[in-house]
Formats: sequence, structure tokens, C-alpha cells
Amino acid sequence: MTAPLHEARPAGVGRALPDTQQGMRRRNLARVLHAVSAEGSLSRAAVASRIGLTRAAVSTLVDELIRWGLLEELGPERPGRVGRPGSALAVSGRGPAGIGAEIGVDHLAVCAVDLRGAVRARAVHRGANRGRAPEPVIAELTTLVGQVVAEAEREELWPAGLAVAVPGLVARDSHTVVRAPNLEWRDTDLGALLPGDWPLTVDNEANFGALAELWLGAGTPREFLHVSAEIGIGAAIVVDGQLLRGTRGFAGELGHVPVRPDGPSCACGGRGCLEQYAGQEAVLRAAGLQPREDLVGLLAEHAEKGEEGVRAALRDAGTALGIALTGAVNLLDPETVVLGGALAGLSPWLLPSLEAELTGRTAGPACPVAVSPLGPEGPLLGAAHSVVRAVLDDPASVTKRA
Amino acid sequence: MTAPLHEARPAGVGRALPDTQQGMRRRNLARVLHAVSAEGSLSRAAVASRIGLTRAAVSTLVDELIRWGLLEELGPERPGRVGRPGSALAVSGRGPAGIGAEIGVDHLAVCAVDLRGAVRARAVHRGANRGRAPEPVIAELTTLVGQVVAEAEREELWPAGLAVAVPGLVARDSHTVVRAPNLEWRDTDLGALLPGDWPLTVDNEANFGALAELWLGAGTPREFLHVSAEIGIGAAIVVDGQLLRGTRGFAGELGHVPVRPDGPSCACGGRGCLEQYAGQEAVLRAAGLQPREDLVGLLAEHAEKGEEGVRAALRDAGTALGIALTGAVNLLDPETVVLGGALAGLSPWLLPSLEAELTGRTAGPACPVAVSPLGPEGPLLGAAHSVVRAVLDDPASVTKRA
DNA sequence: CTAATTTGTAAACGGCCATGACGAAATAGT
DNA sequence: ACTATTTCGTCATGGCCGTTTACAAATTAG
Repeated sequence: MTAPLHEARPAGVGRALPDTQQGMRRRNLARVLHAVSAEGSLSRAAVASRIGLTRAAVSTLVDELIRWGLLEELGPERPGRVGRPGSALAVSGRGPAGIGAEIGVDHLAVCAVDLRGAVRARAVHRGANRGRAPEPVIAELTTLVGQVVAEAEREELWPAGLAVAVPGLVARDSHTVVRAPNLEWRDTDLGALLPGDWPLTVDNEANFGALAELWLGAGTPREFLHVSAEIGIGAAIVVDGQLLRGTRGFAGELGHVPVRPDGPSCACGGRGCLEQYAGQEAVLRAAGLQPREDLVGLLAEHAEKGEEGVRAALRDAGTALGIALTGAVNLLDPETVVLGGALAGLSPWLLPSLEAELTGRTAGPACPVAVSPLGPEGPLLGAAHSVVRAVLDDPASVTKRA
Repeated sequence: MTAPLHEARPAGVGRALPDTQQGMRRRNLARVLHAVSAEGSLSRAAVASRIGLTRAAVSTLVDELIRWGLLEELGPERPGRVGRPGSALAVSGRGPAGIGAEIGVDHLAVCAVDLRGAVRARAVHRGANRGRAPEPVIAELTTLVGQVVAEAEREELWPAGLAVAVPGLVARDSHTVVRAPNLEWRDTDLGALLPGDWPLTVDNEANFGALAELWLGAGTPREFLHVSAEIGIGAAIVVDGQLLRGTRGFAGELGHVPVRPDGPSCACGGRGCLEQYAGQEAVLRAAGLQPREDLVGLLAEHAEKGEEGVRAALRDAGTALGIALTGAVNLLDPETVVLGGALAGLSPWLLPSLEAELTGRTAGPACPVAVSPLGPEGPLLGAAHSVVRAVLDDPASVTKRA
């Protein structure tokens, strides 16, 4: 059977560039870089056979990537087979770096990641940001960025872009934070506040967390649901290796999926939304605890001590999550569900009831549920890596800037 | 801000082909054909400016497409502006044709669609197929296909492929019907039964229906949810102009989204699934009617007469649908929801309660709900058009076959 | 030590789009 | 009516890019 090729507007490098010889070259540069990056170390001949070009063509492409400082020659490979050994190539550890930043409710963090994916510099600033005006927060963040950039530059890296993860809604393809309830920011344009001549990306921390899971997670599928609870409960949906954002960018609002249609009414206008059962406020209330800054730690502490009320509250939250996820899994048929963010820390008490609900409501084999190994680092790493991926996906872009 | 190019494995023509000059040519041929097809009639210069190539390049591409019989020269355009008028090009009405077939519970249908999208031949065979063995049904279908192909050939069309819509689950990228409850077929390989040297595609009728909506619907968005009820209740999810199939191909199982978690238990193992409230059986039972062949007609008749029991049953089904769709809309943020298949015919009685539920449970503007204008024709047209799209997406493929 | 194998590179080749120029066919202005 | 202008389609030229072919280098097998 012939593979169906239905598609009208292909995404990514494949077609965003005009289909001319220059575009072709540019895409092939990306393919070479991707191949080496994926394998860690590869000879020219290996790259050629992997991406379907000839050795001669790959040679010229590699030359160019080396000239741009994106690829390095490691020297002859250890010969295991007959024939002349290849010369190992690796992605450079001294080229461009992705700068990731995170604006948290109680901290700011910045890190630099090189093309190999290694974190090469980082800086953290603790301190509650809830209710503070954007300007001083961004000023602090700017100095942190400056520190990290300086440290990266000492290691012969240069910043290729800045990506900022924020705990709130970000307008699609913009730098504007539409609403960040936990910071109490509204319609804040970070582009105007952040200095820098680099490309800037601003996105929701949940999205970056999911992307981190996609890029860094162990044995990561290309199709999964990444659930996190920071502000409300959000699910980032990854389909075919890409984030599903929705028409208005509101996709993934798992928190307002109806769990019990006649349940308590919700701020969204609905009734019995998941957030009424598994949201932070709801769980705290059910557990009979007073809120403080580190809610996850609070809950985990008490649950650890074996307090039945707290455990029951978390169990019930898990059940509600399981019901909502059953719906999501039936709709999307993902390979796995990953619990990230605050949910990762509470998973010991959430998972049993969650999985019971999920398997009980599924005919065939239930969708496996995993806990994110990245934990709270996800968003920051995802942000930094998003910049790195941009370079990997279009290496020519690094020469297009002064 | 630079557009993020994140993507690792791009889909479609864009990268499936090796990135060589031949591939480039092939993609550009597709772009020219797409442009003309989208606009109906276009001059070479207009195509050039639209797809970003030069007039000279487009000229040679057009020449090739004309030589292959995919494009036609209509003659000089009516000049409205200064300058020499262009020579209008149109997609040929005498080239390849897509043959679509539908295996329904009470009918077989076949049609031929030309590259312009016009239905040029069709044949229908009424008769209940429930419980019949696959072989005689396929034999009947084969003769219908023969008739349609003969008729198409009289109009100087030649079949470029056959796509079959079946009311059941089809294994991904295969010709095997895993399960078709209403036909009572299991693990039936249509590839072995259907003759022909053409490319064959077999898929679920709901999927083809959604694709028809995507390709033929009025003002069709690239991101929507197509809900249909044939066997069970299914939703085809279209994201960025492509069908979201899920890891195992089971995506879109709206029928088993939990609506009332403590409701009646369902064959799927869950409780309170949508199907328990809006499935055909459930609605019939609630309406107090005896099943017969044409269930939609039956329900519509009685509802039309104003029978309160029937209307109430449909109202309740609409409510349940609304609850399930609220969850789906929150997750996916589609541009619209389209009711197709049996639901389209019953929409007058379903819509009010469905929309009430959907708007009541949404904070911002609710996702609009539309009724498919294609109605029962959807799957058949979608199947035929899928073949046409395959040609449009890779015109060079028509010369690659003897 | 020779034959076989594999790697990387160089030169010639061919395909494809861009560039620039030209004739053709329409409109706009005088 | 006639010329200038604009736009269209095509042709010849040139540059870019991957392929093909050939060859030297480096390793293993015998």
C-alpha cells in the first residue's frame, strides 16, 4: 500500500523555507546536525547512509558546519571492522548555547545549555514573587541572565537565544503574559522589559515542561499527555513530537474537564470540573490544612506521616484525575501519560487510585502512567533546550545574525 | 521573535522524500498543482508569485504537469488589468480519478471523483449486509467498482487508486478490518479480496467523513472535532489539517468518555460512558421504540411528530454529548465541533441541549457547533477525495506506475 | 605482504532554479 | 491612432548543489 501523503500545509523546516536550492542546502545541514546530535558521535560515511545523501555531499555539509562552530572533528574512530576507520564527528561543546529562564512564584532561575544538551551554567534566586510588579522581577531576572551568559562565555559559548518559562497564559507567538494568577500579572509584555538582541521566546512553564519530557525523558514516546498542576491543572498534549496548542492556544485545559456533571460549580462557569476535586485549593480543603508557600511539600509531609485525612484527600484527587484522564486517553490514544510538576512529588499517594480508575474504565490494555524524572527542573530545561532545538533545526540561522 | 522550528520528524512530502534535487522538483510540482487546484484557475505568473518561485521555473513545472495530463491550458484570461493577460491553467478534468467505495450496513456505494473534485460517476447497491460473509459482499462491491470505473473511463478518466470506507475498526496502515460489529466481520483482509493493481486504502468511515469535512466543508477550519455516530460514537480529531489517529489508531473514542462516573456500566469496562446516554441503543430504549433498519429515520419521524418521550430521549442524549464535548473542547481547543453522520440528521433535537451544556460550562466564548452539510455522503466522498489528494500531494506518483 | 574493504576527497556531470532579456498582448495617456 | 507602460510567457545563461566516478589512505583478513 502506498503511504498516504495527505497534507496541505506541512510544518517545520520541511516547507517553511522556499523550496529552492538554498532551502534544500539549509535543510540538509539540519539533517546532518540532527543525525550527529542524535547519535552523539558519527563519521561522515555513517551520516551519509543515515540521511540518504552521498558521502561527498555530506563532506561539504560537514565542512560548513565545522566552519560555523557547530560540529567538531574528534579524530579517527577506533576501528572495529575492516576498512579505513572514519573520523568521528560530534556536536560542538563550544558553539551556541540556549539560555533558559524560569519565573516561578518563589524563585527565579536561569541556565545555559550547549548544543550537546549539557547544562553549562546556572543561577538561581530564591524569593517570593507573588504580587510583585513585573519590572523589578524582570530586572532581577536580567541580572541572573547576565551572570549565566558571562559564565557561559567564559566557557567559549555564545547565547543563541533566550526562552522564558512563566507560570501563566502566554499569547500565541508573542512575548505577552496574558494572565499569571500566582504572580498577579496581567498583559505583561516581557519583550519590552527584557534586554537583549537575541531571539526571545516566552511560553507557559507547563508547555516547556512537556517539551523537556519529549526531548530529555527516558525512552520518550512521540505521543503523550503531560499532566502538571501549577496554576490549575493543565495537560500538555504532544502529538507526533509536537505540542498541540489549539486554535486559540488554550488546549490542554484538563482542569475544566467535567468529572461529575452535577458537582460543585466552578469559576469557569461549569460544574464538577476536575479542579474542584484535584486542584490545590480543593485538596487542601479536603485535607483540612492551611495553605502556605510550598504546598506540595506541605501535603507530602503530612501524607508521609500517615495522616489519613490527607491521604484520603489525595486518593480522591487521584480518582478524579483518573476519571478525567480516562476521557483524555479515550480521545487521544497517547502512548503514555506523564505526571509532572507538583503531581510528580505527590505521585505516591495519587497514583494508586488514579491508575485504578484508568484501568478499570478501559477495555484493552490501559494507558501506562509514568512520573516525570525531571521533576521541577522540567520547565527550565525545556526552555533552554527549545533554543538549542531551534539551532539544530536550522543551523544556518546562526550565520544569519550579526 | 523567530518562529520556532521545533520538529524532529516532519511529516508528508516535505521530508518523506530525500532532500535532493529530484525531491525538490517533485515537491515543487505538488506546490504548483496545489495552487491551481486551490484557486480553480490561475495563470503561470499567479502561481509563481503564490508559491515563491520564478515564472520561468513555474513554466517548466507546468509543462510537465500538462504533459502528464494533470493540468490543462484554458486559454487567455479575460484581461481586467494592464499588461498581457495570462493563460489560465486549470486542473484537468480528464486525468486521474479517485475511486471511493463505502461498505454500509444496508448499502454499498462507489463513486469516481476527478482531480477538480467533481463526482463523475457513481453506483449504489441497496441491500442489508449485516451478518453476510465478506466474500460475496466484496464481490458485489467489485462489480460496482467495475461499473464506476467503466463509466469514468468513458469520460477519459483513469483510476488512480481505490479507497474503501468501512463501518469498523481498521488496523493502521493496512487493509484489514479488525472489527466491524454491525457487519459482524472480524479480521477481514480486504486487500486479498479486492482485485486491482491500484493503490488501495481502507479506513474507518468516520475518518473519511471527517476528511471530507476538512476538504469539502464550507469555510472549513484546519482544526476541528468531527463527531459521528455510526457504530458507537466516534470523534475524528483534525489538528492542523491532519487526522489525529493516536498511537494505536484508537484516538477519537468519544463514546467511552465518562459522563457520569457512577453511571451504568458499559461493555468497555467503565461506567457512565457517553454511549450509555447517547448511543443508539440507549436512545432507543429511552425513547421506548423498537429498533429497525433505519434508526435515524425512525427517531426523526417520531421526534417530528412531537412525541415527547422521543424528544426527551434526544434532549438527554444532547446533554450527555454536551458534557463529553465540554471535556474534549477543553482539551483540544478546536475551532469548531461538527456533527456528522447520524447526528447530523438528528441535530434539530440534539443541538439545543448540547449547546446549552457546552456554553454553560465554558468561561469564554463557547466553541461553535456546526452540522455537517455533507450528511451521509461524507465517508464516500472522503474516500474518493483521499485518492485525489494523494495525487495532488505527489503528482509525480502518477508517472511512477506502469 | 597482498587482497579486500571502507573512508574521505576531488573532479566532472547533470539537474534545477534564478537572473536577465526579449517578444507578445493588453491598458493608459496623448 | 499611436506610443509608453505594464504584465505575461519563454529562452539563454549562470550558479548552486547533490551525484557519479575515481583515487589515495587506512584498516582487517588471509
